[in-house]
Amino acid sequence: MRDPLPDFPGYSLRRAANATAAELSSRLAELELRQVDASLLILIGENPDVTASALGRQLDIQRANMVPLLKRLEDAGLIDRKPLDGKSQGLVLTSAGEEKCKQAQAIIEAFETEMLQRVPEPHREHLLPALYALWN
Amino acid sequence: MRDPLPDFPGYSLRRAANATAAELSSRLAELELRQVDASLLILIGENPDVTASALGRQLDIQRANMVPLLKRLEDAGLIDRKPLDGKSQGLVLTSAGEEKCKQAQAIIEAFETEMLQRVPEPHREHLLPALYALWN
DNA sequence: TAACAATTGTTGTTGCTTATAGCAATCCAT
DNA sequence: ATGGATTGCTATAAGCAACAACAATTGTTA
Repeated sequence: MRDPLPDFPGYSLRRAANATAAELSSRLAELELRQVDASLLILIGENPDVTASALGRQLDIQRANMVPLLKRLEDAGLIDRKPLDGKSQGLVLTSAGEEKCKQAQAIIEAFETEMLQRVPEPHREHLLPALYALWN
Repeated sequence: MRDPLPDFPGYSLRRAANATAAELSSRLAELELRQVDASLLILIGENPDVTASALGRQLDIQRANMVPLLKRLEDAGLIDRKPLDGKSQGLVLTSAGEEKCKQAQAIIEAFETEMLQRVPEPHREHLLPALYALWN
């Protein structure tokens, strides 16, 4: 079939993102985590006592949508909340959460390495800076 | 906030795809088209009498999910169906569909050009081949 | 040619994700 | 001290894709 779409960088960007996201998701599923979950665990691990709204701003997730996400993680015993003041609550990893986070990071790093291997050598080092420029 | 995520190519890939998709979507909205719609119009334009299942295979969209997509385009008077044999039907652009398709292509090409401009010169030419390798 | 397998278009359902609006409580700055 | 902003939350709606199932038709091969 004649298909001019792959010649559009934007189209290839979407397809590449879909393909890699599907692969990573299936690997994270073994930890019963989704990509968002892993992102949240990593950010909370790096920033103890971060608030839900700050996380949302960082990940471009609206406040309202953070609620069910964090509830899942809390119900799974991966994070804890402790009140910082009357209205804000700090988020921290539980010990189970730290363990999961480590495992997730291992999976993600292995995945990223494999992914980069798929990119032909001369283009490889240009991928990250090129992508970064597109959303910053 | 400490945020190691942007250093992961996979994460930057997802963020870049989201950011660019949002931008392109808002531009296509002026034609009352979504990205899928535009993709379908372009493919049908290039391949008259293509079937719904062939389109789905090309775009990695399941047969079942093609139904509402094509129905929208048909209801909008952009495509026509004609039976090829007892069960298959060929899809073609109506004249209105061809007009829309041209407009969409203009918007997309302008968008792609602007998008590439955002990528610093030394990385630019590597973007498409790098992305292509990730989903093929 | 008769039986079996694969394909096509479709329906209906489900779950996931995001958008949106609104609300009460609290914090902060003038 | 008051008004505006922020935080966490509820509830709702919409869009999108996955999945299973089905009837009709086509093709393959024994």
